[in-house]
Amino acid sequence: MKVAELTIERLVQYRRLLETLKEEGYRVVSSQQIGDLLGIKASQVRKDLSYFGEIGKRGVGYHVGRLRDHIAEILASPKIWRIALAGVGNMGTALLSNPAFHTKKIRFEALFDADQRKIGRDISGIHCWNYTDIPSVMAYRGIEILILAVPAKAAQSCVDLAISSGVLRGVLALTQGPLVVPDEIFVVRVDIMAELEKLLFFLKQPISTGSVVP
Amino acid sequence: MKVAELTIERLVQYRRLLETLKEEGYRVVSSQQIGDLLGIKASQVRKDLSYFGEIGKRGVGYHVGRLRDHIAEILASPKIWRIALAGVGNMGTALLSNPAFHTKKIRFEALFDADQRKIGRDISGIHCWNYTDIPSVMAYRGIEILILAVPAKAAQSCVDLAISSGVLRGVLALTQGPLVVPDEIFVVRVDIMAELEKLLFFLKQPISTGSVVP
DNA sequence: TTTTGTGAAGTTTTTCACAGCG
DNA sequence: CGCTGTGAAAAACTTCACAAAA
Repeated sequence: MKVAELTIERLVQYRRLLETLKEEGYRVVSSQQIGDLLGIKASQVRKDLSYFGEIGKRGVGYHVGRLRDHIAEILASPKIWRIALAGVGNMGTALLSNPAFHTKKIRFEALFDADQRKIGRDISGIHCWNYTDIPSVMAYRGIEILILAVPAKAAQSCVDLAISSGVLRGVLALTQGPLVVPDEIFVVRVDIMAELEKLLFFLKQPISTGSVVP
Repeated sequence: MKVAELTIERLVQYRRLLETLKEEGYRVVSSQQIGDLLGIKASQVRKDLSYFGEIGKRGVGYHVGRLRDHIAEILASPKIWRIALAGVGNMGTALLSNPAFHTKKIRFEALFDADQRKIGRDISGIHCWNYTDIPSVMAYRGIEILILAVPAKAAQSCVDLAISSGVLRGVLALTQGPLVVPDEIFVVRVDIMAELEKLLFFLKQPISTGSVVP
């Protein structure tokens, strides 16, 4: 079975929404309600959920707790992923201090920075290394995932160092600019400035298409 | 002519790449080279660019400076957009201090926070107000765009306040969770945790599809 | 009756493949 | 010849519409 990236992104949203609904005491929810709350068509919600088996009750809807658990299982990790964060500036710190990142699926194993005042210290309980130590530390600790929150100019050299560790499998890049990596490394880019530019572009259009909550 | 959101996002990437190439002294570049550097097919690059007229030279490629200017014009703003930032935590500060946000297209007009230590002070040269002042400050200054970098629980009430100002047109939401807004408000969401979950999902798949640089 | 699950239809986006032009 | 621009084909994704189940 083949699952689209967009479906997975929506699945993450569904799960969070269901957690909220659960806290608020809802027991049952329909695809229509989920769709309205997330700005998605009900048929899209049902299609997404149907890829993973029948979980709703016809004429009733979905049981909030059960659906949440079902989605959690789809998204479940086979292990605790070891993660490194390169760049402990404001962006890096924002991630470290974001409660959503304190999940059992991942563990921050190392921080990397070029700032002498940070190197050698523990930040949020995680040791910060010089970025030149990326290959050895990642290899030694078996860190498969790198989050890149460094200045644009440093991004490529950081990934190159991480690739040379031989254990890197995925990158979450919060940096701007191109990033050249071998095909077997999975890269997900998050480019906030590009999203803002997109917003500006569509706002200047005479006929605003309206809300787009992907 | 109708332009897709994804095309605009790529256009932003092309422009940045061209700026880099220009600095490095390149005069001409082919769609193949652009594609290789950004992880995009050459045909996709040509298709994107063709929506806005013929700009390349057959048999030669694209003139770096000319193409950069051409794309800059497509993305150009009709005015300087007035922007407010709600949430001056690590994430908000990361944006404020990111050089990419110091563009002539936008001007930060106001900051909003709930922290008494920040309210009434200037941060990075911009005045920080209590978030309860969102409607009046936004209306008075004609702020059409709101960047949301507040904790998930505060997001909806911040947008509601911004909507009540009557001048809000677009939102860049860096917050998790659903956001209900009228159809005429354009919302762009950036959900870093969802992107990380997506990365984990695809890494656990037996057959990794490889690099995905959208 | 209500709401799911889903094949089929529709739409959008990407890729192909080649004519056309420097 | 090489590389763009672009219709046509293919692929991906979304929406429709309805049978089936509670």
